Parts: sequence; C-alpha cells; structure tokens
Amino acid sequence: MSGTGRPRGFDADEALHAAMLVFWRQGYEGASLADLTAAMGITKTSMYAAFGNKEELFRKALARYDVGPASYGYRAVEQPTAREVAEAFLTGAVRTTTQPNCPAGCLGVQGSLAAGESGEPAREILVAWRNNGGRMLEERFRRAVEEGDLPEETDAGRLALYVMTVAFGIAVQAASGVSRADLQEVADTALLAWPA
Amino acid sequence: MSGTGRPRGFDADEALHAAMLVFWRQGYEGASLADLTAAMGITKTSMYAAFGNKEELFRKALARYDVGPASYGYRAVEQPTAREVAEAFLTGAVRTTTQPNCPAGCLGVQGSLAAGESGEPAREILVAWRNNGGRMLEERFRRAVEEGDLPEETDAGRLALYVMTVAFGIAVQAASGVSRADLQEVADTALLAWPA
DNA sequence: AGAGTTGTGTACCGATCGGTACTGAAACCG
DNA sequence: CGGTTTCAGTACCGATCGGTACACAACTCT
Repeated sequence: MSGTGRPRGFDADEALHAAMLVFWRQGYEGASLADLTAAMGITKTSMYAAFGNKEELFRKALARYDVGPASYGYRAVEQPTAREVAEAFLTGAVRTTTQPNCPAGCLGVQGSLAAGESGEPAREILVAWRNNGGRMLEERFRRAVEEGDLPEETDAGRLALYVMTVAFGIAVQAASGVSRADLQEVADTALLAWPA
Repeated sequence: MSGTGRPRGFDADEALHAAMLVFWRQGYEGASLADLTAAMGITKTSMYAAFGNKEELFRKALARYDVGPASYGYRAVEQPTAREVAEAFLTGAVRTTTQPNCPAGCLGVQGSLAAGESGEPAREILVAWRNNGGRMLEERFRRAVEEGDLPEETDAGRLALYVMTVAFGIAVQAASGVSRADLQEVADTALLAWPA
C-alpha cells in the first residue's frame, strides 16, 4: 500500500460548527441536507464522506454543542456550594439561550422535542442528553448532602429535576423571544425555592 | 339554485381531534399529510375541502387543544387567590402533559419550537399562543395585586413569566418521559418561591 | 513517472413532500 | 324524474427529501 489520498478541502471543525447552528435554529427535521451543506460550504458528497449521514452529523453537532455552548453545565457543577451550582447552571442557561449571533433557545431542547418516524432517533438522542444533564446535577447535589452543604433530608434527585425543569423552561421562553434580562429574573425567582 | 349537496361522510370534530393528536405527538413538521389523513380516516382531498391546508388544520387543531387539554389555564385563572391560580396552573400542566392515552408533553411547546422555512408559520402561531397564556396569567396576577391578594410590590409580569417558564419546563420533561408524580413534586417545589 | 488512495463535483436515485385536477357518487331540490 | 350542489377517490403534479454511483482531481508513496 502507498499514498494517503487527497486531503479534504475544508475545515471539518468549522463545517461542524456551521451544521450545529443550523440544527439549533431549525431543529433536526427542519434542517434539510441542502440547508446544512449550504451553511457548511460543502457538497452533500463531502458531508457524507466526512460525517456519515444526517443522524451522525446531528450526533456530532450535539457533541460539539455539549462542550461549547452547553459547557456551562460542567462549569456549574464545579462550584463550591450546591446553591452556587444552581445559580451558575441557571445563569448559564439564560446566557446561552439568549446569546446574540446564535439561535435563541437550546439545541438540546428544540433540536427535536416531538418528531415523526424519521426523526425518532434524533429525538431519543436528545432525551438521553437531557437526562444526562439531570443525572450530573443530581450526583452533585447528592454529594452536597453528604458534605453537609445541603440539609440532610434534601432529595437530591428532586432538586436536580427542579433545576433542570426551570432551565428547560428558560430555553422554551428564549425560543419565544423573551429577553435575557427577563429570563435572568426568572432564574432569580426560581432560586427563591432553594432549601434553607 | 337548488340542492344542498352531498353531506360529508365523516365527523369533522372527530377528524380534527385525531389530527390534534398527531400534531401533538409528532410536531408540525414531523406530521405528514399521509400521517394526518390516515389518523383522521379520510383522504387528502376531504381534508383540504374541510380544513383548507396543513397550516389551517394545525391552527384549528391548536384551537381545539386550547379549549380541550389546555383548558386548565382558563380554569386556573378563575381560582380565588393568586396562589391557588399558580397551583392550579402548574398542576394542570403536570396532568395534561402526562395524561395516559395522550402524547406526552404539550402541543403548544413541542408542536414547533424550531423549524425550517416551511414550518415558520406554525412556529409563530405557537409563539403567539404561548405568549397569550403568559398575558392571561399576568393580568390575573395584576388584579391580585390590586385586590391586595399579592404584596403591593409584586411584579405581576415577572411572576407570570416565572410560572409559565416552570410550566414549559414541565412540558419538556414530560416529553422526555418524566412521570406525573415526579413532575408534581417539581411543581410543588416551584411554588416554594411564592411571594410571602 | 506510476500506482494507490482519498476527497470533490455532477448527475442521478426512488421515495415522499404538500397540494390539486378530474371523475363519479351521493345527497338535496323542484 | 332531471338539475344542481357537494363530497370522495384516484391519479397525478412539480419540488424536495435523504442518499449514492461514478468520473475525476489531488495528494503520498515507491
């Protein structure tokens, strides 16, 4: 064997970033291959060679979203106290879902909440992604209970579910066009329910 | 002129109900005319004659959803106190989004959060529908402030936005498969933030 | 240079998309 | 009965869907 072949003529990272934005703005089913490849600046053939197919492209775009716009979640759980974790998480959600020059809302929510048969795999990918976020928060809160940071009787799962629910609601409101300032007020209000 | 023509061979109300369920389960873009008419038990021709087109069918399905599964909102604002309004609203959201034999989640949320070009009208219809719910709640809370039911300094708009946000979050969680009992706990937790 | 390998562009695939023209069938009226 | 009106089914429309076959270009290796 010999020869490593022709190098690709585009930046795969940039192309994936562009695809992520299209999925974010239009959802999985609303983003056609024509929309995606036009934004990525490549042809369908190149997309299939580089990323597999539409579903794989979506999976990779979500992974990029996870470590990019959604990375506030990982930073949040590193806060020293559970209260600060929740504050950072909700503030991060507000900021990411209302970022200028980015689609309003959250890819992990509006990417595919309900779908027809062909969009079912993407929907399930997002269900798993959202549940994973809740699990991460729950484990962090459980640790906080063990450390005495949260009251002994605190239900970590319930608290995590609450914070995640508010974050998802914020994402929906952002998709409706609600402003960053208004959503930050919502986040502040939600924290009034914090256990004593 | 004479003759009133052949009567339609199907129940338009039943057909609309079936269409509503398909939109609810699959979203606007995920619901094809083939899916819709199969569920409605009629042909495309009959659907167009009776309802106009897909977008009009969606509009009418949403109207039916509004006075059916989503009617808890109207009942909620009739509660005697603002606190009871919020309780009824959130409990109603929990119950409707987790109703057995119905799609999980809320048609007004997952019907179309993000969409491609062809789904933009439906998306805007839902944005308006959601904003309308918030306005209704806000007016009710404003009245509660005037009546002395809520503290004088209460920001009715902010409170309404908060309650709506939690309700939307509940809808997202329900679409992910979270149980009714867990979501009722979320609703209860959210109400801990209620103004003194 | 030549062989081997891989990316790219075109042109195309069958299937499905939302929507409609047309033909009868089924009802009402007189 | 005939005449009129409306609904229903078939068959079809152009456009777009996600995906691919194929020829060729561009690179590395010997």
